[in-house]
Amino acid sequence: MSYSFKEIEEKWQKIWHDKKIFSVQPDQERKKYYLLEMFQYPSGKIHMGHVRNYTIGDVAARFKLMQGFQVMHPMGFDAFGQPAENAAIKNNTKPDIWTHKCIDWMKAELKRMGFSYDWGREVSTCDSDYYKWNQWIFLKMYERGLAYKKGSDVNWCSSCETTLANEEVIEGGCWRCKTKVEQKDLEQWYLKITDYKERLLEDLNQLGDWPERVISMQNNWIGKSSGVEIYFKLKDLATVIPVFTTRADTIFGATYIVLAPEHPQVLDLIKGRLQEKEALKFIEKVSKETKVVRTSSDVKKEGVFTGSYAVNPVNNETIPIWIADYVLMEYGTGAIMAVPTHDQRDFLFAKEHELPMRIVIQTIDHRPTTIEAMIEAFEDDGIQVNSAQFDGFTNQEAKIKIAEWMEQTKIGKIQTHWRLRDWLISRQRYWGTPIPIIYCSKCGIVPVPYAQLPVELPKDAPITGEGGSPLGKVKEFVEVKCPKCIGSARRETDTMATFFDSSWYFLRFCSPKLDNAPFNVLDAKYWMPVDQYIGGIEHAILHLLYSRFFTKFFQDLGMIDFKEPFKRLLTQGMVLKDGEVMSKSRGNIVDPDSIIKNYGADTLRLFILFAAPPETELEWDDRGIEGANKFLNRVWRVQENLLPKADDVLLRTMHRVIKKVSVDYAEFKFNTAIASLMELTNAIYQSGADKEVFANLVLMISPIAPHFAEELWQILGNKESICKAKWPEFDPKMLVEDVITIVVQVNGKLRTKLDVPADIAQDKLKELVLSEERLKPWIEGKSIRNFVIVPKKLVNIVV
RNA sequence: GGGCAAGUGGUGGAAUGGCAUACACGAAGGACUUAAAAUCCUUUGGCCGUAAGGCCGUGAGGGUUCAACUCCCUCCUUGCCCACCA
Repeated sequence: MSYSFKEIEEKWQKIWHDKKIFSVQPDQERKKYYLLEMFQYPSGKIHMGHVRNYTIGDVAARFKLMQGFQVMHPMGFDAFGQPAENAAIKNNTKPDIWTHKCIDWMKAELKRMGFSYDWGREVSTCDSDYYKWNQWIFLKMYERGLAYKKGSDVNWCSSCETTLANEEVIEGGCWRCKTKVEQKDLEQWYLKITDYKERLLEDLNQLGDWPERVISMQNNWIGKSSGVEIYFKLKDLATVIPVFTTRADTIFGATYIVLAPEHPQVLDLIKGRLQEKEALKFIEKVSKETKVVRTSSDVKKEGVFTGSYAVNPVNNETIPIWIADYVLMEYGTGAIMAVPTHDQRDFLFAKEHELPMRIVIQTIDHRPTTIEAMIEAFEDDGIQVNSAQFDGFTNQEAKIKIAEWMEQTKIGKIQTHWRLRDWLISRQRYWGTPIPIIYCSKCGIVPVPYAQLPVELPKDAPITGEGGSPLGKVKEFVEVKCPKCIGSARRETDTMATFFDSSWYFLRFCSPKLDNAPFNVLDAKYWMPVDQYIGGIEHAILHLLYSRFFTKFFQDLGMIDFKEPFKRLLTQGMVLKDGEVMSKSRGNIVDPDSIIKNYGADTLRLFILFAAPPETELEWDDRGIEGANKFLNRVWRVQENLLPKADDVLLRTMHRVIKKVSVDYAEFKFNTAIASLMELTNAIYQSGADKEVFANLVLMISPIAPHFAEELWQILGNKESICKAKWPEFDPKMLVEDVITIVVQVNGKLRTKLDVPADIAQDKLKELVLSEERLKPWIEGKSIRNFVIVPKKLVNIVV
């Protein structure tokens, strides 16, 4: 007989909802625990990835609740974004209506999973109560010069008809649709995240409980590199070309310099030279290439001579100036010193164009190398040669000495360069937060006054998918009076990137209904930072970097007093089917709803936690689902045969399991926690359980299979919800064994095991071991060289 | 090209210096049943052996150690991130 999951799950979901079991308010007397899973985009259906993410979080939240914490576990919807526009066109409806319908569907699905959310805190970013505060934050940033508008080359996705942030360009394509990203010259709004680069880098040190690879990915993205900016004088002009290098140790080997084709000084350098025509043609050609083509490393490096010469400041050598496509204007100074002997790109370029080379670093053993013998650049560490007073130093020493020397002699300047760029937030789309800016022909850029917020998104803009900001077509929206001069003016028609919305929602959850500020300072003081954040690795840079930036901004506004928003981060692995990511296009989706229907939410929750540890990829297995269901039924049957008193062996097992499960839950090792619960259940099947043992088993299962446990809890005669029952404690006395098993090894190989009293003296143990009959063949007639005793565990005889 | 992570039975996985393969799936056998399902019990890394037992075994090779899946070095494979970044 199996338990009737359908009835039980519906029953308890209703009771939890009616009694507002998971509703929570700050309580200064109790310790808080803020558990947050990344909120979701309301696509209409939850998939297994959501189920996994939210189940992991739910078990942790329920566990903490039973341990007496004041647990905040909220959920909301990241509801703005382009898919709603596309869906609206396809289904002939409006993004607003579509999105709200999707939210309702998804909420119903989440409720069927039995998640312990405080639905009283729900927020949707597409509601004006929420996006009003996006606009407020934007204006605060504008006031501080952190939001600014500039014209420049931007990433453009022709399929999505909008601009993209650097973080949204993945392998040269749009993160959403993979369309190759083009470059376009546009006036756009940016956030000055680069003002925070040092802090964003520095404070990564505080994130000890984040996965190391997320830290290193952010590190990489911020991309700090230290080096020297070196000033190369032109041979016959009074100007100077600055170049940036991280390899100051190779300066004596710099035999030419190379500028990016779009470098502002290039036109002056080629003017009137023989090479002018050819150079102009080359610049023209490169300008037409997309960034993707130009930066793919397998393309041959092309370039032309400018006809001009510079002087290497360390040895006064005259060296030619080239332009080449492999030098990029947006990094460093847009110009490099080329050291073909010690940089592979320069090496290839020099070979191609027959440019001079000089070796300035040799291998540690001073093995001579000739330029003729070189088939590739020597990029490893070594000893300086041909470097004047720096000869003989290791190149690492020389790097520092040369940099200092150049700074003293004003040849160069020690500098740091960063990869991180400002964040482009303008999107030429409808379904997003309107940027609260007005353009007046007299007054210029005028921010919308705070009192006029929110700038409401019109509900009925014409969405055709044909490009151009749809808001531009809504006359009533665009045409406004200038707040300064009351003259006629025009609204900004771009909306904000949706990553703006999700960069601070965790703060909004602290005071979701507040109408005079984005969040209440005292509420945030109580709840923040998030104790445990859970989400997918795909946000390792984008969302997590932006959220860290916003948090630091709020800190600067004096609204919060901590540096980092998420204390601990867990990135859950993906759910696979047949070794591939579940996706619509692959047609290998397993629908959570059908599993709930056939086996119940508790079974689904149990399976998804048991099949793999949270961080690793999880291979979907239909038979595993049945196994999980079987286990619940096995536990269910225990209640039918409870004994008046359990035996001592079982009690010991129970205490051991309580200890193990408590530790495992705290460390998110749900798969081994479940294994222990199975062991306890198997032990119960061997000897029979009494009410106390069974109650503890039910309590420990409850975070994973809450409806199931709640029902059994009630059958056991409890009146209160198991959700708020006290987590069982183990008795350390019950873990102490009188007799222990000692492993006996000879030369590190297991030979036998001995049961001995736990408090046996070492010499007594030795005596016992040596008299053991079964060891005779291994030790007889051999001299014992060593006798290692690991207390209470093992002895190893070395012969 | 650089960085990081991983590699364990037929399968998912456990063990982070001390009994390799916990727990589960699958498979085989048994009990119950007219039969099946469900349930319960037993066996289940490979090789040799009737057995007792032995030998081998955590991607490959080397090292440290009384003892290595675990630590160190070299290599292979897979996955992820970054990348003409100067």
